[in-house]
Amino acid sequence: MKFAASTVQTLHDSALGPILLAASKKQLVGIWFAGQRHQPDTSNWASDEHHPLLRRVKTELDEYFAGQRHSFDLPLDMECGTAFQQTVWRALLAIPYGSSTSYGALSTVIGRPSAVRALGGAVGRNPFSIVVPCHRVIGAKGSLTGYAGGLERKSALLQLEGVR
Amino acid sequence: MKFAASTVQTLHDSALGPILLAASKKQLVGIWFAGQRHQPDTSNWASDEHHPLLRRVKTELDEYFAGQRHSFDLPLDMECGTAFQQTVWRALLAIPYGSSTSYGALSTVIGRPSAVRALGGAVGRNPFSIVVPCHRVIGAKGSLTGYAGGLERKSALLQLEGVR
DNA sequence: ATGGGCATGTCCGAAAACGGCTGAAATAAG
DNA sequence: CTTATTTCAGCCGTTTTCGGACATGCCCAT
Repeated sequence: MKFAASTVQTLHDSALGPILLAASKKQLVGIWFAGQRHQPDTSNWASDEHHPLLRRVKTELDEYFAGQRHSFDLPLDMECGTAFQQTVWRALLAIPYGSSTSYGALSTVIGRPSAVRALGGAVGRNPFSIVVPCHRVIGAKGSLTGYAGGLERKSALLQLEGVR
Repeated sequence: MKFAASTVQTLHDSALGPILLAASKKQLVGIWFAGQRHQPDTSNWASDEHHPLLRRVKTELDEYFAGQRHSFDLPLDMECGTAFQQTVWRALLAIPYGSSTSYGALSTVIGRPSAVRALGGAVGRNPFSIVVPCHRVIGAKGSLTGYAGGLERKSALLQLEGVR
């Protein structure tokens, strides 16, 4: 997972712990829970808590956690992903707030019904936690299966959204 | 060999055939003979024959081929290379016009006498043909050994510079 | 003279391993 | 005889690993 050189970052305190936000000039580059899997290499990133876009993300996340926001409208830079991954991530954006779907169903949606497992991998590498709702994808039999940020957080997010 | 996204290119006709010139905002990114080995992936490069720096390079190359220029003073972006490669390329810049050296001698200069063969690989991947004079490196016994742009060109360049 | 062995960083292709899965089949309970 | 659990083989994009191949030159043994 490669990112452009000039990327700025900042930390945000959420109800589910610290969250790392990163952006380039005009686009959001990623949102990661502290300590989650598949973290980016931040060694060359400068910090900038005043970046307009990042401040906006903070606000929207706060609203989301307060249950007052059901959708985001942020410029997402998905360049770090492969073509397949981008297809998957975009498909995730279509899953409505408060609902859930399965890996199998999603793989059918993107027209690769047999690439279920590969899709699982792509979902797991979604760089935009919460905003690209990978937490709304669960196992065919209703199990949580997995979450890069930990199953507790996945469970909490679904509960926040009122998913049974 | 990776290059920044926003790179512009242009072609230049030289005495040894077409040459591809590429630059970013303020720095030269590379100079390659058409059809040489280790060519860059230009699929995402825009063409801009009016780029100030590229025009300057054209002029200096013409002067060089006319035998009227013995040194270049261009801003070179070597970021595409590894640390080792950059060390080698910088060492190449110290070889005077009209002279030659051997791979073994050069490897001693950079303090890695035993990495002769690795150095050969690095020399071969020099992205700045002519300007970074990799053509001045020949075998210990005087043989031409190799050149990404073809031995004819290497021979021609040395002859132009008056190397016996 | 000639030939073989070795040191060294990087790239490239091939092959294998690895998953945020599933559905069917084999067992285990009740 | 149902209804849970467990097991297992395929699924396939990505990542990791591994083996060669190189723009050489020195040292030794033939």
